[in-house]
Amino acid sequence: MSIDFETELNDAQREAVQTTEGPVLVIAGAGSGKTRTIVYRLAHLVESGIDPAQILLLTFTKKAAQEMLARAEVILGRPLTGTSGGTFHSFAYATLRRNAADIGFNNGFTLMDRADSENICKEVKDVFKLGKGDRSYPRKSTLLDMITKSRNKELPIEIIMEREAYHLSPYLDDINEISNGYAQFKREHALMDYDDLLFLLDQLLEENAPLRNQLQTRYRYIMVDEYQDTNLVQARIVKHLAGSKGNVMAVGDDAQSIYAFRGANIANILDFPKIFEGTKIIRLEKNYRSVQPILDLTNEILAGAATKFDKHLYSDLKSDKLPEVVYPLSDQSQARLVVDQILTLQRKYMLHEIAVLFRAGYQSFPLEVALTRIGIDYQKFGGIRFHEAAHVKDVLSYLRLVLNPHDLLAWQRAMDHIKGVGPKTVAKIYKAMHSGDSKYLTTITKKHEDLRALFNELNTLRGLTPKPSMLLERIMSFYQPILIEKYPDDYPKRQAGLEQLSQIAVSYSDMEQFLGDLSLNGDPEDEKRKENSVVLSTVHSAKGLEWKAVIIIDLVEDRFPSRKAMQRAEDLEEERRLMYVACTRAKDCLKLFVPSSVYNRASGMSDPTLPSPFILELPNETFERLNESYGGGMEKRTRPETHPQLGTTRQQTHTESNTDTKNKKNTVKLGFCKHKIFGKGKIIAQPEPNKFKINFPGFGIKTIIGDYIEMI
DNA sequence: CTGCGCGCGATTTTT
DNA sequence: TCGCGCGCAG
Repeated sequence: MSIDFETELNDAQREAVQTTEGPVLVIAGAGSGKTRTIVYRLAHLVESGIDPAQILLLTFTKKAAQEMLARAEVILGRPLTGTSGGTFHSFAYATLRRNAADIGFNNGFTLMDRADSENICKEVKDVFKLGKGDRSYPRKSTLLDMITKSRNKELPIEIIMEREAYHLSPYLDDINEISNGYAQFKREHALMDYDDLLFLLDQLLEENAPLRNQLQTRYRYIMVDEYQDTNLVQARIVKHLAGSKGNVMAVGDDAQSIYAFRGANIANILDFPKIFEGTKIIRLEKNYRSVQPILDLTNEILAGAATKFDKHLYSDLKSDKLPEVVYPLSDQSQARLVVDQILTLQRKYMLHEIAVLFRAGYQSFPLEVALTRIGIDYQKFGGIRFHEAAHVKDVLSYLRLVLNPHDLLAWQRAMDHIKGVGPKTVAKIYKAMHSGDSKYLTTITKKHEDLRALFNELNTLRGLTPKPSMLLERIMSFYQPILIEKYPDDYPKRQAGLEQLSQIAVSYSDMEQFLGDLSLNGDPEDEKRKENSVVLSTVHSAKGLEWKAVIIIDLVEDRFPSRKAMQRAEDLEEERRLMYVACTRAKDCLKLFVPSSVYNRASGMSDPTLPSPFILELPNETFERLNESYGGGMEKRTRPETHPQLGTTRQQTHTESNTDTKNKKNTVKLGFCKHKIFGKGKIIAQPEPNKFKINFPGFGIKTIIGDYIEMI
């Protein structure tokens, strides 16, 4: 049975699928069948006789990789044995683990999560005696933010600070010092953070030519999804893996770049044809996801961008229903109205075909309460993660100690429940263990009975077969009394969580893999998409997914766009792309909620809001407006009124970020140019010495750095 | 040194 | 409202 590529794919998709040799860049608009293209390409490769083990698929989430592999297997009608698929981080983790000794980790290493990293920052700060008594000293999370941002963007901390945290400049020297101390601490304790995975893999591939060659031979076909969200080190890794004339396909959409805060570099996708000579560029422009009225609205969102990421998606899917903009009186009544909407939509769609999206995790709290009260099940993406829960970390700390006795953080956690033992004593014990000072250890274990019990338990664990499920079972009974003592209010719930952990452990035979997956994959509950529950998700976590009906809440100034993202013009641009990503998730039905007031934690009162600029910009004919009447119902405005405060508010709030209008004055230069990805275009402005605004037919107006264009 | 209580400040997004 | 960090008492 052969696959019918003729009828299943459009011309551009088919070209992407069948161009297997040499570098390929696929520019794929939202909903243009990007996943479909990757899936069919996988199938095509295997069908034409390629060994599935020679294929590497790098995606942004583990979920995306699994979904693509599974779909390819369905099309093929047989399993894809040996194909590597996953995130950059998980691929890096697996590769580094196999070659740990080559990068100076002779006894393996432990992967830390965010909380671990923050605690080390604090530890280093204390050891260096920095910021004692300074009330306004940066918090540990801020310290780590600066450090990790500097690494991801590969710029000195000073530059990062100049650009986005000018108020911290008095602490620059301190933060640099802490940054160095942090790096040293990790080395000394065989620890890695998320950034290390990428940088050490890059280093390993750079230095170890035999390994690099081996991997280049093994992965003859590489596909990278969401290429616009890769950062510099990820791009280098791809280059190393592909080699100079490798068969590598990058897929992405510049309009959906929403990870700049993590160092995502739009230049990667623009540079791709430069780095890989002879790159074939394929554009997917037809949208298969959303009905035309939704696309009309999302096109308007992009049209307002200063950089005009104007894709003008079109669709054959018709609908006579416009997207709705709903104005509830408050965020409380917003929650109630959203629940009403869900109940109505439920007549037409399954619950899991409906999603509520928001900018930040906490924004769904009122809705979660309302859903629970009425008995609608929901599944939340992008909140507190399962493995970050304190009791799970407690239990995992024992496992970590079995694996890596140098893991100071795990020691601190494991000894936390012992009365009379604090950080200082832990440090002493740790030091004694590693210098072989058994005398101190004997004294201290005599003093604390619980400590002796802990040491005995760990010794026993080390003697057992290192199978996650077996060790966990023992740990759970040891931990049981500690759990009850530590969390008297809700230990049954936590106990249930731990049992879930045991369940997951059963499918693992390898300890390091188990611990690594837990840190890299987030909530294992997320893996299974529950059948009968509404999806609540941050926009970031919703990326790449789609639903029949999408509701976006809290579309007000300071929430979406986030208040934190209003410092610089580029920040607002990223918020706009985020809004674009959110709206393009919807297939049939899109509802935008703009509460007139929101609860303010600081004052404990409701504050009036201003609608999000992204809502104010929308032309009236692209949506239908509904107000909450004071009786609590919904009121249709037959003649759409102009938005409140349109114009004045916008001018006040965004004058500085609106570089667009300012630059119109100096529109002087005209001419034509050529761009590797967008083709021929007309130059319409030069906002900065090395930046041009160019109108590309079919792509709209874009701002491009001079290096990427060729004058004609 | 540890454990507790008080007061202040903060609140994005993820691997 | 909550969590963090500091200061104080045992």
